[in-house]
Amino acid sequence: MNKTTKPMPDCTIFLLAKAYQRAHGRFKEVLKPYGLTNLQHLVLEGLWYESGQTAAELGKLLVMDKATLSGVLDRMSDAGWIEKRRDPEDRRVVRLFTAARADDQKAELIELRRKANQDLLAGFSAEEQVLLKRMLMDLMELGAA
Amino acid sequence: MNKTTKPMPDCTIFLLAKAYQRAHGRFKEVLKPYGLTNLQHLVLEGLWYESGQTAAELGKLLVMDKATLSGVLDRMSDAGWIEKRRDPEDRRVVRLFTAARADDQKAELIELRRKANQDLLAGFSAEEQVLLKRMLMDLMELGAA
DNA sequence: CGGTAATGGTTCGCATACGAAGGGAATGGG
DNA sequence: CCCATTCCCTTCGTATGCGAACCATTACCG
Repeated sequence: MNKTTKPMPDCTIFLLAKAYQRAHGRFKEVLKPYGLTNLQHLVLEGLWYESGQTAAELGKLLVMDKATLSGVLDRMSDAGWIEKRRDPEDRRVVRLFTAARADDQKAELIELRRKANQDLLAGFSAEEQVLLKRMLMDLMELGAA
Repeated sequence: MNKTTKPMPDCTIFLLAKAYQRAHGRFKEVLKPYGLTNLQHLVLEGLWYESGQTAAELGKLLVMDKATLSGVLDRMSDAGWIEKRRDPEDRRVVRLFTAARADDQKAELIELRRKANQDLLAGFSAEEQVLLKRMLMDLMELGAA
């Protein structure tokens, strides 16, 4: 197991992409038996955090383009995870609610993410974990508002 | 500067995704005038690192699925960035070479990534930069080999 | 009040991503 | 020497991800 092909060592963008891909891929496997994708799971957590959000609000919370969210919400609605209801006050707005299928497994699903994060960070000291989170938050807010 | 909508604070997977998305998005803008995508730029750097690689070798170097690479390489070949040549020794193999269009801008393109990484990490101390890279490498190698 | 701007969603197009299946070519065992 | 296996790549299907164009609705402004 020599390192004959050192993978683009000094490119942080590359490292970020691959670290993300690995974490994402691992959680994806965890979620597969539940029939949820990572993003769909994130949507549920967002709605448990605050129910009845509009698609725009949820998109802001999850830092996600509304165009991307639109398709995700459709699939989740079709699969019975969430409900989309037009707001009678403002008929442009769609308000989002978790459905029974999701609420029934709420505790289990939330535990999944907690566990996945714990596993991900298991190799780091508490100080490193805090620092990593801070640095990632700094990176993700670069140039944001 | 209120934090009315704290975005899923304790999920490192989420932070990783968003940090990656932002870094990726910024570099994407930088590359747009050149008509290259991030992955395409990465392919060029991989081939400058070692010319004549097979698609499988390049995929390993870039930690990328060959299925994804296949389409990317097609588009880059069509656009004149690279050349695909069947290996006469083993006709299953496609060997990849940069084309003139890429080599003519090699120095400039490499400088782009150097600059993007520097900008990305500008807010961190040297120690933090080293630590961040180490942690990202640890994360990306979790469960690998 | 009417025209215009702004807002919320959807749709489309393109580019990743990756699992899975498939086709063509080389290799090894019998 | 042939077949099974293996290897490399492509194709297909699904799911992001986001810019841009669009519709519907609401807000604003004179």
